[in-house]
Amino acid sequence: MTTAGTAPETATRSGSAAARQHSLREHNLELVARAVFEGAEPLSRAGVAASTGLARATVSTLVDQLVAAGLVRELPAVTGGRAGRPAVPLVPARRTVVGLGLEVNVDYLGVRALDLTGEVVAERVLPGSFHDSDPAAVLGRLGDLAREVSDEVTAAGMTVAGGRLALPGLVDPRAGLLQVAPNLGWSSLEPVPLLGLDLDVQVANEAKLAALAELAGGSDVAAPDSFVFVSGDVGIGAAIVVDRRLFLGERGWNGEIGHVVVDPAGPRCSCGAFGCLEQYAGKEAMMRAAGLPPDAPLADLVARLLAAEADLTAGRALGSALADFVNLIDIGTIVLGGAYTDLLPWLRADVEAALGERVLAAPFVELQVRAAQAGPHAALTGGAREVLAQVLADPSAWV
Amino acid sequence: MTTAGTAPETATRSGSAAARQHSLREHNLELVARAVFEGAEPLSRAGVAASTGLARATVSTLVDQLVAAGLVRELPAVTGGRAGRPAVPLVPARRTVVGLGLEVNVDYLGVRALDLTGEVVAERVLPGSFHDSDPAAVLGRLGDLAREVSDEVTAAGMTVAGGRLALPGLVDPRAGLLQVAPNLGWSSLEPVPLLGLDLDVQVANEAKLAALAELAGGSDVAAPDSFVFVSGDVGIGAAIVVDRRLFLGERGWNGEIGHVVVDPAGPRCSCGAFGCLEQYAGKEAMMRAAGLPPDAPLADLVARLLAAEADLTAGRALGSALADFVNLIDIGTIVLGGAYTDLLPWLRADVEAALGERVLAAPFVELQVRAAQAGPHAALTGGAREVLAQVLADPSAWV
DNA sequence: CGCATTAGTTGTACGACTGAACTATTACCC
DNA sequence: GGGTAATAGTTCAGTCGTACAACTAATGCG
Repeated sequence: MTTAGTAPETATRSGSAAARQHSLREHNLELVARAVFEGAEPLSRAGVAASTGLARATVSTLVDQLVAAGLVRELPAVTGGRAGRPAVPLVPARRTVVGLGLEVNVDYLGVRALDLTGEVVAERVLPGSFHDSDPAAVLGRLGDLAREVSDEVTAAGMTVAGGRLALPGLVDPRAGLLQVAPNLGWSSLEPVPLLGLDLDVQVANEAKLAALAELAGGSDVAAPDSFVFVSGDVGIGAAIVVDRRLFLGERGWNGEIGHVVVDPAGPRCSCGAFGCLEQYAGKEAMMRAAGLPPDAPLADLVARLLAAEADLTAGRALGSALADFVNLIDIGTIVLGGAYTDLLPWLRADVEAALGERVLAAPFVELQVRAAQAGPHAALTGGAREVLAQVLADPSAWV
Repeated sequence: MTTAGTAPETATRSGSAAARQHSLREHNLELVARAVFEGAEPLSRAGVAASTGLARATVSTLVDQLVAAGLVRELPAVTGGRAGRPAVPLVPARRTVVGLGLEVNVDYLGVRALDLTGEVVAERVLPGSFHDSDPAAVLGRLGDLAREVSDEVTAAGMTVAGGRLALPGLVDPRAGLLQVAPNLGWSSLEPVPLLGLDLDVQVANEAKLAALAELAGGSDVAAPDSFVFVSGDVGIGAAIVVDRRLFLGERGWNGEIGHVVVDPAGPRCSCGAFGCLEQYAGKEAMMRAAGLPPDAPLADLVARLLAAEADLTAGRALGSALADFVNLIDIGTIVLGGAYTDLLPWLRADVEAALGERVLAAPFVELQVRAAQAGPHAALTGGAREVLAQVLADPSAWV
């Protein structure tokens, strides 16, 4: 899922490749790039040297390369209150390189282009209903949208570094294969060629990319470095982020929390098993429990809850499944996305109670449950960010 | 837990430290060491060069350093059927450097010394009953055992690289702290100073180290690179190994599968929650279900099962919990250790059935359930191996 | 206006890997 | 038995990237 686990890593980091002088340069180039991109305040060359531990002379050479490649921009020297030569602040370059996030989901198609500053440079979102749709037609339409976006940014002088296609299903990114996407009714196909794009596009799972979007953080709250992201919709998917990187398991098919046992005596699930979380905390189950049609819009449920015309009991089941999750992987921060973001006020108490009761390490750890910050169509942002992260991880390719 | 996640890594691998020429050397030294240690057949210098991608000249310098440091030994040149100068096979040095595994468990204390070939060089195991014991007294005794072992190997000319202390509980290896070990009745203490050893010893969780012992593989079956190791005893612990490395979560407190929900309407667990796996597949629960006293030896249960005087129903619960595990983390191989190793014949059918029914990716993946291979007191072996792995990861410290 | 201070650049030194040439040792074939 | 091809290992000059120190640039302060 996504290439975080499969991308060709810098030789110095892979642990299994010969390191030559060149790898050194690549490694340090990435180091400098990260310092510039991830620092809270713009750093000067001297600041980068101090924060990375590299010599000032080395940093200068590296920064010059990044500037020449158009990845980093120099701001006017700032003559702060201090004595000494004014520092030249370094910031991510605006509108030079963009990453493309693409997504097919049940109710919309979308393409989003982000530049290195994280700004949305161009976007197309096309609402629709793609339940049991024709892959070739839908992906063709998405390809058209992507071409529009790509042309637009190219015309403005930017370079498209690549794309990520987010899909709601089991995806094998290495082979570029979609195994199955139940809610689209798609299975066993290679989606990328159907886009008809002349661009490096990789497939990935939607929840995983949405989780990556969270790493940007909200306006008020900083993003945690490690968290479990749970995206509740018709299905319930999750992603595990540890130290700002996706943990994907063997194939990237982890986080299937929707099919964790809540009660073996519970109702039968579409997967064939009994008492899966999805039957308690999936969107359709929540709608039915509130006396609404299963495909009613989320706003209707929120309205009924606000008016106290319905109760949300899904929190207990969700809390139980999340407690299992925390017991099994030991990640203390849980970010609720998808429909859960808006429903959090009615879920929080039950979820936190279940976590407190069932998580063995609860007495020693502060468990946090928070709402997703990334906004609508998070997978688009996450996909674009992942492309850009790859640019950052190997700036030498752009130098 | 253990230092796999916390040890100071080579600068070239940490991803966040400046890489200098020296880091290059360290990285390649490790690369060469791994090639020698992990290769199926002894490699020559030229073979190492081919398998690592380094130049022959470079490999020669590096191998010479490893030989000088006593980590690698040259076998007599072998004049195989081929033309050309005969190759000098390189193998791990015997009896030069050892790692120490230490363990306190409910029913024994132990110390084991392994050399780089994986051979047990010295060992002391002291059966006993350490339920609700005095930490200072027990750890003092263990320290005495360790000193005996250490003196023995030192007298034979070997160097002790360090030790790992395995404990059955929540451990914070960074702080060297044991939070709580329910079955020992210990909590909130620093175990290492109580050993009274003049040696670098780090604490770790018992199940995690036992999992590492599996990496050595059995005589017949090769060890998988990624697996979930489940150790069933009074408590049930698990460890996650991905690409031959432990995945520890945020604090190393993952794998608490014993407290995953099997049935919310089930019996109350010692942890306070209801229907935890431990109440179905913990040793005491299995004994009771077979009409035996909860502290009866495992052999009694096996005898009754062999005689068909009892049924083992724990497999269904275990399978349900394991299905959750696989759905959440996507690791396809499950290794059953502890009491489960001997009980596997009576567990397998139920476990596999549950996995097949409940794991969403089951149609696309071959899920494997196998018995642990590491033999008794696996955590001792795993601890010693981890110390040696650290030697391997940074041979420059020994050069 | 000069000094202290900080940022950034230049140049030399050093360490590590590479590639090619060289030596060492064997098998094979005539 | 000797020549040739083949393979292993070593030597040495070349290249590249970083460090360190000295230098220049630009500012604040007294």
